[in-house]
Amino acid sequence: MNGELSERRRLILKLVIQEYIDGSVPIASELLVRKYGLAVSSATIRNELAALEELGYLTHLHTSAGRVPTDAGYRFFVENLMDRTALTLTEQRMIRHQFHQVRTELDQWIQLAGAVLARTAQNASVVTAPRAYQARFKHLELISIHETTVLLVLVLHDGTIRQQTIVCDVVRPQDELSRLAARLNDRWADGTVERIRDGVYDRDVSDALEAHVTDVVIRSMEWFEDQLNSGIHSDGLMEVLSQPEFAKVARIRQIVEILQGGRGLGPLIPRALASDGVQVVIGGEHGHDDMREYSVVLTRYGIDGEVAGVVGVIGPTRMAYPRAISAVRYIANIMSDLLGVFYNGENTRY
Amino acid sequence: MNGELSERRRLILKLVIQEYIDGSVPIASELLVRKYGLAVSSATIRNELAALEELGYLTHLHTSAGRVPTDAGYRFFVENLMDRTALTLTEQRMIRHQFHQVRTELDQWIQLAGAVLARTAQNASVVTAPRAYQARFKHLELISIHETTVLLVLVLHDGTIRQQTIVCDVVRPQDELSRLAARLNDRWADGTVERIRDGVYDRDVSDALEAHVTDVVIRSMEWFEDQLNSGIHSDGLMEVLSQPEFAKVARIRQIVEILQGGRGLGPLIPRALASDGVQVVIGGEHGHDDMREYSVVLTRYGIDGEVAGVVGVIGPTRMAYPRAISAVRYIANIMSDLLGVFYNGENTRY
DNA sequence: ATTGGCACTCACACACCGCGAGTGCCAATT
DNA sequence: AATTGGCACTCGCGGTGTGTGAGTGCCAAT
Repeated sequence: MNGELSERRRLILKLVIQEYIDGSVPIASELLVRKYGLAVSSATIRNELAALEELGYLTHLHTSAGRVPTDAGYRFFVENLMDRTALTLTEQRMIRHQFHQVRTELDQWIQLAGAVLARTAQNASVVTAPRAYQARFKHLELISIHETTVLLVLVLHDGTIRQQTIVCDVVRPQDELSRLAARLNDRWADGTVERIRDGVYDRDVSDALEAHVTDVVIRSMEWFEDQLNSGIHSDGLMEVLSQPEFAKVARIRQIVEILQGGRGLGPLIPRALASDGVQVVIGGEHGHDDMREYSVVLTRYGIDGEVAGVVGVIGPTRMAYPRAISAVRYIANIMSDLLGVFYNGENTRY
Repeated sequence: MNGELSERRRLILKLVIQEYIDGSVPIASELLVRKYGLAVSSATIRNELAALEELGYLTHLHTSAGRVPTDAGYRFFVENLMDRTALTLTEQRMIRHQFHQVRTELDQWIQLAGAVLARTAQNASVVTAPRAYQARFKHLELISIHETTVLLVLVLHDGTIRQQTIVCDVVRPQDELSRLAARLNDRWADGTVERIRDGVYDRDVSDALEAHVTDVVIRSMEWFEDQLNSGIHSDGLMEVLSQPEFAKVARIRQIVEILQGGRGLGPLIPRALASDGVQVVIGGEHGHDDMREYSVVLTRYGIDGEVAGVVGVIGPTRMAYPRAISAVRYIANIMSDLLGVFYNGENTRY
């Protein structure tokens, strides 16, 4: 909670946590002395460990077991002790390369981001698609599929695409559909759902199809705005299951439930969208009870005031925080840059 | 393998398999007599069980354990013994209702089919999107996003949509883009990728953007045809994990790997696409070694000669085959009917 | 403040039973 | 020839016991 620990205690706490993170085995005083050649004896370390335990940063399961970090310990580590490492240049290059290859295909970014994050952080990843804060109409197309069946393709200005089929009462030739589409495109250009719904643009809704299309477009756009925090993609189930905490079935079922159902994860997304920088939620700090044994590293990406999404990593509280944080930050930057091209025509750094 | 079993043996085999399917506990001779009030003693049953074991339909793990079906046993059951039940009318109604609600949203069918199948069959489900055997061009749209950035939306005649961003060398006003799109739509109407690639339609590729768009469209369509048997969606991991076989972690990792990676599942898709009726693959019958302990119930859906996809259920070999088969068949019919509307304007039965 | 020494505590692995469910087989019965 | 009761035998499973070793906590000495 405070930074008032002696230098030695800080060092010991840091070492315990680092060791525990990579070995997942309770840490003994003896091991610290041997492995790091500390200039004091294990008895001294034991005293310090007892003090750190008293302060709430460590625990042990039973008297004769090594020390294990508490949530507060991880928190202190993340805030004050952690070495802020970056990904290696080789890793960065490989990641950039992969994104470069799919740079023109909007919907593959999300999938790639998830895959890369999971592999890099050795945990599960969570990604939401970039979404505008507000739906704005960009374009629609009406395509005659078969006699009275029409395919409506709606493009919103953040690149989201929705397709719907419409069945007309009478057969409409394609050129009539195209004329209608052109008229509506013109009329609704950059319109918000409110303006379209409130009939700001309406002059002649004489035509039945036009009324129907208007209706479908409004419903689609409303649905879009409702769904802001849903549509959580996750990946890397296999990676996270390779962590030793998932040696018992009960634990596996927990994480599967969290990842598939999005339960417990849901409330974190809006928080991440609303904040700057990388958010780290450790254990049950803010969340659900189901999340007590998991940590989440999340950050927003996107273009300020225009469009945003979230990328993150989820895993057991014993997580390689430095690496997860770097990975999340790096991927978020790449996604933001790619979006920049799409949105503002900015040149990308890659 | 043959139908030459005596009536009594058939009955006993059927009872053993049914009991084992719903209890997942090895079946004892005594239990059969008691539970079904058979007119013979358990010793007689034991003789019959020994005979069925000799024939390869049953095994037991060790001397003093009850009987368990072999793959051949399940096969015989599916072919000859199974009661062909349908879903209850209530279930059918509920399922139809759910599909009715998303009937206009092509891409939600797949998700819904997966969810419904998983819940109904209490196992994992596998669904591929409906795909044309051959990509045929339907429509494209060029939408100016920002200065030199253009969004290309490509619609194929099976309703597949692909979006790509294109960066032009010079700024193109929207109406120029629309004119180009109209020209290309006209030129390529219903064209196959071969015809487009081989330049059957080309007269003036003078324009750089036009050349670029042509290129992107061709690559998209080729990619589409390559990907015929990929894009396997799966759902119901939680359902399948609730089956008792997944009491050990190793087993869970297996099924996760199969579902996420699609390994072992891949080869079954083309087979299902090529055959009529519901395919049942039991254990390692045809597949991968990884699949030895799993069964797959698959069937094709779609419109003959036009468009097709696959829906199915995957779970441990101890699967409620009658129910899985009915569910798969029912969902496939619904999907086919929905596609019928889209494709041929047929009126749906629902 | 630090340290060596030492008693004390647990989790874990391993072996050992005893029980009970279930089979396999045989001789007797119909 | 088919069926059956009887019985020995097998084996998995849950419970108990125990030894071992890693690690702590504390104290008296430095």
